[in-house]
Amino acid sequence: MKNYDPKKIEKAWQAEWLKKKTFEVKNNNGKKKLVLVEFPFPSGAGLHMGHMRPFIAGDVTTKYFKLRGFNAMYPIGWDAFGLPAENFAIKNKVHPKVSTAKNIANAKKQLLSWGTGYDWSREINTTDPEYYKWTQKLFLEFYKTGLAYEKFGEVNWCPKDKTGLANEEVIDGKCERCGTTVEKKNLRQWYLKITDYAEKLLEGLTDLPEWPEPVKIQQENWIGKSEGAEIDFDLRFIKDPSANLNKGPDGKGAHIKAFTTRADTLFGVTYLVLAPEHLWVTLATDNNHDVLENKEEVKAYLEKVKAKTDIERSALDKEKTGVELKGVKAINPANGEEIPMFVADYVLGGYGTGAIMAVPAHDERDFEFAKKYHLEIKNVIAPKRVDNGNPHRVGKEITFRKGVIAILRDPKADSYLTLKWKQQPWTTFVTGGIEEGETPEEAALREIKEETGFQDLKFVRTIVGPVESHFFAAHKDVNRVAHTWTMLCELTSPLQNEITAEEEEKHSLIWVPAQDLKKTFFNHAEMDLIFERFEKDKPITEEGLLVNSDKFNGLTTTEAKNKIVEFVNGKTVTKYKLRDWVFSRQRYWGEPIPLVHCPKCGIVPVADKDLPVKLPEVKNYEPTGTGESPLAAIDKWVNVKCPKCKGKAKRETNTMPQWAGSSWYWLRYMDAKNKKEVSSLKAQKYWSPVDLYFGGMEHTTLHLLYSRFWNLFLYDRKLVSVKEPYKKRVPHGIILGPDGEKMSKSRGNVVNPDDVIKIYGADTTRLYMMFLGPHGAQVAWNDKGIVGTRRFLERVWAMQDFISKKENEEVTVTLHKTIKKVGEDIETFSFNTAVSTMMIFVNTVYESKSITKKSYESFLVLLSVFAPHMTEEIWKNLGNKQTIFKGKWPTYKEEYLKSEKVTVVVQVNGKIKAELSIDRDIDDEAAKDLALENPKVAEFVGKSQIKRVIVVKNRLINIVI
RNA sequence: GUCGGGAUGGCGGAAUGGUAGACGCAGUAGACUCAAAAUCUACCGGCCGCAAGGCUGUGAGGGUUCAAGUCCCUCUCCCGACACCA
Repeated sequence: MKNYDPKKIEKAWQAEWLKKKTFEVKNNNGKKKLVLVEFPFPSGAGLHMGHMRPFIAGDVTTKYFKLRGFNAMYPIGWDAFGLPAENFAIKNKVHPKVSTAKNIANAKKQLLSWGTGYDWSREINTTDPEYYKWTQKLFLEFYKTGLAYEKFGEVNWCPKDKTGLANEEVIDGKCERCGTTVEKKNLRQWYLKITDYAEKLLEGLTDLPEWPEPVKIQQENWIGKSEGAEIDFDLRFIKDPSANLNKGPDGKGAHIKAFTTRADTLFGVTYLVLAPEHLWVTLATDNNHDVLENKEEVKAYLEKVKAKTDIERSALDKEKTGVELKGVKAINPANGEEIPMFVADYVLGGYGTGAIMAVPAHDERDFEFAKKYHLEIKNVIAPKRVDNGNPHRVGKEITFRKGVIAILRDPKADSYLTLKWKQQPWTTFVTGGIEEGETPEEAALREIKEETGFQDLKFVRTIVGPVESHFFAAHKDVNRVAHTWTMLCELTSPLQNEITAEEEEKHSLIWVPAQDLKKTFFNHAEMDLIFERFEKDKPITEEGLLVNSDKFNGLTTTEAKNKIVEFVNGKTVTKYKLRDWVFSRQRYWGEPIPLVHCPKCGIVPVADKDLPVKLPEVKNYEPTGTGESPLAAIDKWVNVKCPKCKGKAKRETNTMPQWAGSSWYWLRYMDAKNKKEVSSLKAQKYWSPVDLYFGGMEHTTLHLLYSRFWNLFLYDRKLVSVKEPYKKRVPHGIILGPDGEKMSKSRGNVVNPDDVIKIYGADTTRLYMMFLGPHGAQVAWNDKGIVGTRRFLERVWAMQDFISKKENEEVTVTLHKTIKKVGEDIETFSFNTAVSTMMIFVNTVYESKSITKKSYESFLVLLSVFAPHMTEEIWKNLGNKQTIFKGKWPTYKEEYLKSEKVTVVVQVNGKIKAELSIDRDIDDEAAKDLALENPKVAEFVGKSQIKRVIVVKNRLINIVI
C-alpha cells in the first residue's frame, strides 16, 4: 500500500466532484434540507480561519444529511458590495469591479481547496446586475408600500468612509467598518421603516424554538420594547404671562408631553427635563419667542452640546450637565405643584417624547442630576421588606406605625453604636416610633438621647426611608407594618447622661468598629438597603408601595401605574429602542437606488422593465465627503427622462448599504436562474425555511435582524412563503490567533488556512478545525495539536492493511457505538466529540489489528463528512465505483450497544471502594447482595449498621452506613 | 451599570445529579534501529507510599442530596452584546 499523501489525492478529488457535479441538487427531489452559511465578503486578503469554521461545519452537516438520504443543498455566493471592496479598490488603484472579480476567483479557489461540497450551479454575486436587479426590485416594493422614505435629518456619519451609517453600524460610537469615531451630520437620507415591524420582529422570535436563547435575547434587547405612558405637563409662563393665554388647536395651553415607565412615581416628580433637540427648546430659543429669562445661557448650552460627539455625550463617567429654563414652570398634573424645567443632554431627543418627568428619589440619573443642582428629592415609593425570621402570624392584629432606625456614629473611632439585646438573640441600632408632628430626623435624635443617654449629637443624613417592613412584634403580640426611616447621626462629644434602669435592663450598648458592621447580626428587615446606601447614597429604583401620593398611598407599583395614568388623563404607550434603518450610502460601490427625482412628478420609481439601474462605468469613484454620492458628478448617468411625464429629471444618486444584497439572498439560491421573479413561490415552498443557518454572533443585530425584517415584509407582500426565514440558527465562537487574541493584521497573529493546508492537507485541517473545541465557544487556533489529527488519518489509511474476514467483537460493538454517537453529535453540532469518538474506534481496531471490509466501509462513511478526500480514495481502493457520497450513512443495531456484563461501582458513603462486573439489568436486590458480598466492601462496612443502599441500575451502588 | 456566556491537569478540551480529567497535544519509559526520525506499547492531576493503598482535587465561600464540575445562594475574575432608552 502507498503512503498517505494528501497532496496527490486532494486536488484530484476536488476536480472530480466538480466535473461530476457531485454536490449539485435539483428542486423538488425528495425530502429536503437547506443548510446556509453566511456568504463571504471576498476581500483582498482572501478567506481566513474565521471563515473556515462555519464553512466546514456547514459542509460536514450537509454531507451528513446527503448520506442520510436528504436532498441537501449547500449553496454559496459573494456578498461583494460595500465599503471594504471600494476602499481596497481606491487604495490599490483598481476598479472595484476588477478587484472584486479577482477576489472572488481567489476565494472560490480557496473554498474548493478545502474540499467543500457547495452547489456551484446556484452561485450568486450581489454585484452582478442580474442579481442586484432583484435587490432594486425589492427596494421598490418597500418604496411603493411607503416603507422606504426620504428624510433630511441628523445621521451618523463616518468621516473616514465619508458616508452615513445605520444605527446598527455604530459600535461604541465608532464606525463598524473602520473604527473611526462617528460624527453627526445633517443629510438627506433614505430610510427603511423597520420600526413598523418592531412588534412583528419581536413576536417572530417566539416562533423560533430552535434558535439559541442568547441570539433571541440580544435581538429582543436591541428592539427594546417598553410599556409606559405619556403624561402632559402644563406650562406656566412667568416672564411672559401673556403666553399663558395661547391655546393650541385642541384648546389646550402650552404643555410638555413626557414619556415614563414609572407613572406610579408621578407624585415624586420634582422637575421636568427636555432634551436639547426638543422642539419646545428650539422654539423657546429662537428669535420669535421671548419666554426665557436666561435665553442666552440656554443657547450657549445648546451650542456646547452640539459640539460633543456621541461618545462624549454618553461617556459613563461624565457628569450630567444642564441648564434651568428660567421664566417658565411646569405643573405636576397629579398635585398641581409648580416644578422647574431644565434642558439637559442626559435626555435623548430621539427616544420617547424627548422629555422626561424627573423623579430623583427613584431614578439614578435624575438622582445624580438633582444632587448636583440641589433639587428636591421626594420619596414616593416604599420598598417592601419582610422579616423572614419573624414574619406576620396568622390571626394576630395588624398595627401600623412610623418609626426610625437611628444609627449613631462615633467619628473619632469610626465605630457605630449598637444595642445588644438581653432577652433576644440579636443586635439592633437604636429604634423607636415617630411621634405626631415629629420629623424622622427629630425622632432619631430624641430616641438616641432617651435610649443611650448621649447628648451631643448631630444629624448627618437619611440613609433610606421610608421602607415598609412587615414583622411580628413579640413584646406587643401584634403583627406590625412599619414605615421606617434609617437616619445617620454623629456624636459630637462623648457626654453621656445616665439612662433609666428600664433601658439598662433591655440591652447593653456596644460600639462596633466600621469594618465589623457587616459581621454583626442585625434583625432589621431592611439591612440590605441600609448597607447598600451606607457606602453610596443612591435612590430606590425597585418597585414598592406608594407613599406621599395622596389617595394612591398603599397601592403597589403595578396597581398604581394604570390608576395614576387615568387620573391625569395620560395615555398608555409602547416605545421601542429600534430606530429606522438608514438605507442610503454616499458611496459608489453599492446598488443604485432605482428612483428618479422629477421636478414635476416628485419621486418616481424606475419601471420594472428598466431594471437593473446599472452602476455607471467610471474612472473616478472616490467618495466626495460632501454628503453627495460620487454618482452625483456623472451627468450622463444622472440626467434621465422622468418615467412618468418623460420630462427632464435626475436619478437618485445614493446607493444601498452593505446589507441590502444579503437581506434576501437565501431566496435566490432556491431559484437562482429565475429570469422573471426574485424567487418563485414554488421553489420557495420546496426549500423554505432554511433548515440551518451557520453564522457569527456579530451579525445578530445586523444582517440577521435586517433579513428577518425583509422576510417579514415580503411575507406580508406575499412574495415569500414563510414568516421566519431561518428555522435554526447555529452561531460559532470566533477563532483567535495562537496568542489567544483576536486575529488581526496589526497584531501579526493571522493564520492563513491555505498555509496550514499546504503542510497538513485539507482533510487534516478540516478535522482539526472541528476537533479544536465546541462549535459555539471561541478557541485559539494553535497548530500544536494538529499532528494528532494527521496521525489519526494516517492510522485510518493504514487500516487498509488490517482488512480481514473476521474482526473482534469489541470492534463490532465499538463501531455501532461510534455510528450512534457520531450521528447524534453532528446533529447537535458537537463536532469535537464526534471526532474523538472516531479516534476511539480506530484505537480499538489497532488493539486487534483486524477489521472486516464492511465495518471499515461503514466507518469510512462516518469519516467522509469530515475528511472527504481521503475517504473517497480508500473507498475507491476498496473497489467501489461510485462516490462515497452516493453511499448510505450506516445504521447501528441496539443489540450491539448492550454488552452482557456491565461494570458497576460500589461506594460506601459516597466514596468509591470497589468495582463489580455484573450481569446487565439484574434486579436491584441482587445487585445489592453482590455488592455487600464483595470482600473489599465488606471490609469497609464492617459491623456498621447499613442505613440505606442506593442502586443506580448498571452504574453504581452506594451503601450508606 | 444591565443582559448573555464562561472558569475543569503543563495545554486544547470530555463528562443524562452517579467511576472527574474521555479524545488529542506535550511529557516519561520501553520495543524497533548502528543511531535518529517515524511507528508501535505502556505510564501520565496533586500530595504521601517500594507497593498495595490512602488523602486531596473542577475560580472562592456557603447550602441541598445517599451522591455535586453538574442544582440553589453569595462573591471574584475572563469573554461578548448593549449602554443616560426615562
